[in-house]
Amino acid sequence: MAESPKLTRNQRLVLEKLEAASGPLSAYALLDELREHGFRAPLQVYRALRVLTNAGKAHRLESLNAFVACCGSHGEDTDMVAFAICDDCGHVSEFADDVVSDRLQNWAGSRGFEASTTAIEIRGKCRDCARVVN
Amino acid sequence: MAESPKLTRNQRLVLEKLEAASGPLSAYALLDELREHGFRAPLQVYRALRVLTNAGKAHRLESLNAFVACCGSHGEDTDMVAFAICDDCGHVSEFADDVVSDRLQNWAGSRGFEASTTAIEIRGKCRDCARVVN
DNA sequence: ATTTGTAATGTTATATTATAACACCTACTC
DNA sequence: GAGTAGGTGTTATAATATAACATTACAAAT
Repeated sequence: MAESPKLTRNQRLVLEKLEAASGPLSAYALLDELREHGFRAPLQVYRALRVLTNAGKAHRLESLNAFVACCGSHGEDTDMVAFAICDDCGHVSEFADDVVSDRLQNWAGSRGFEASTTAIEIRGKCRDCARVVN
Repeated sequence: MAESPKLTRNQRLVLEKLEAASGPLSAYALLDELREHGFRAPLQVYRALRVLTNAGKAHRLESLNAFVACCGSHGEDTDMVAFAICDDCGHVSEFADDVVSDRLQNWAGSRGFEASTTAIEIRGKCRDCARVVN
């Protein structure tokens, strides 16, 4: 079990919004949602997000410039997580894969590269949206 | 051999700058470099970049909001490419790995997810920078 | 050779995402 | 209590990206 140094008010509010959301939220979308709780500036959101992402409680989707709560359905120590992002409906699936993880670690290691974080993001259409003709 | 429908002037200029660069360039850095060639607005760069990235001649680094020329040292048809990005010196290594690629395709396929593009970006320190004490 | 379709261009304006800098506060340690 | 490490609130600004519109270039088809 990892320590969970309790969150400050701002961090907790941001995390709650992310958890309640059905998809990724941008920092500014979060800001708008949190105005009623006294948030007034982007930095309040960005600072909370920095803490949350460092703690692994939230993830940043680099290709979207948006954030999601961690789904938690993978090992606690897994810190290489992949995402499948539907370009139509915005739905995001989070998953971890040791083979992929090992393979990338390996490639990096063999070159003396010290990895700190890794982003893996698959863009496309989820099953439901792929069915639709458009 | 894939067709290579020749590039327009703007596209060629942008690609040349990317190829000449020692590291990733932002769209605005490209714009500044290309002002002497008549570029005046961000869109001129972004449009050229869209064509180049779609053609696989350049890549967008999502976690950096920047662009690099394709190194070309992987198979022509490989469209799942990974990057190791040094946070200290900015150096970027590009590589392709079929195991990783297959594994991700597989995960997606098993869920009916139709992948269109995938970003894999490892952030950290390259061998040279990892040696330094700081 | 003209028509037609597709994509690229140039331009202005604006939207979106992210950080710098500073003053103050809070909680904890020594 | 002094020191310190991180969090907060605020204003201002930087950096990244796209919308909308009029025009132009070019290749394929007739």
